[in-house]
Amino acid sequence: MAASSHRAAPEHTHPDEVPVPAALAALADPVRLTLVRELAGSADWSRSCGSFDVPVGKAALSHHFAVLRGAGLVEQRDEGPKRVNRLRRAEFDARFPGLLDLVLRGD
Amino acid sequence: MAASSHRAAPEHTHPDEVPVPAALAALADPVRLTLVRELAGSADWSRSCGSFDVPVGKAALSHHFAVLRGAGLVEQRDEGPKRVNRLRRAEFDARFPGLLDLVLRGD
DNA sequence: CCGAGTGTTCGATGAGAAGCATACACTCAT
DNA sequence: ATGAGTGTATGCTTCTCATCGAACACTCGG
Repeated sequence: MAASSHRAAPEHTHPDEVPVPAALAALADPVRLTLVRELAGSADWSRSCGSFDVPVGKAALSHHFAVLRGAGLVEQRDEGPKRVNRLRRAEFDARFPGLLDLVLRGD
Repeated sequence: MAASSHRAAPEHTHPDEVPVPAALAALADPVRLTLVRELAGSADWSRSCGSFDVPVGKAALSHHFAVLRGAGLVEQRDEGPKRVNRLRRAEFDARFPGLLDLVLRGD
């Protein structure tokens, strides 16, 4: 059998459908900014949601990932009991050229 | 005499001192986005604060300009009874390369 | 000196976002 | 089957931010 998950697949939004203010708002939060940066420094699908060092409870963390998905920044896939992540670098870059580079280059 | 204004000069923040989240947050608001875009299409110092077509009262408008100043996006100067504006294109671009182009290119 | 025009400040209001704690759902190893 | 690990959903509190109305300050032309 193919790997069967009875869990609801997370809803994803393609960067092309993301309005400018939504993308900016998603990246304007310090916690989400940390997530994106940490994700950029890791291999695709190598990080589960709980593996990030951010000072919020897991409920808030789950919410932040939902926002990142909605902004077309992150793709998620269920892998066993964990939900692993990937930064949608190329796609997001095509829609918002330079934006990701800018926030990753940091301060 | 040199033009003397007894009015308090507006406080400006140079783009270099603006943190990434602040810049993004400033541009994430639709009203401010309109202001910046409209300002980009006008000559420097040609637009007074009240000359923008945004659906908010003047109190809110004044607040938005304060935010834009604080984000290093806009420079203001008093000219008679009016306060005229300039988009700090070059300076902001040096600090956040591509960001202004991105929000101006629109959707 | 007065009044029109322009912009800021203050106080209050309402909406939205972020946070937590709890309860729930799913997967996997034992 | 049971329990540990992981993430989501719900309900609630709190805080921030955008907005408005009204009052105030300044400039300039009559």
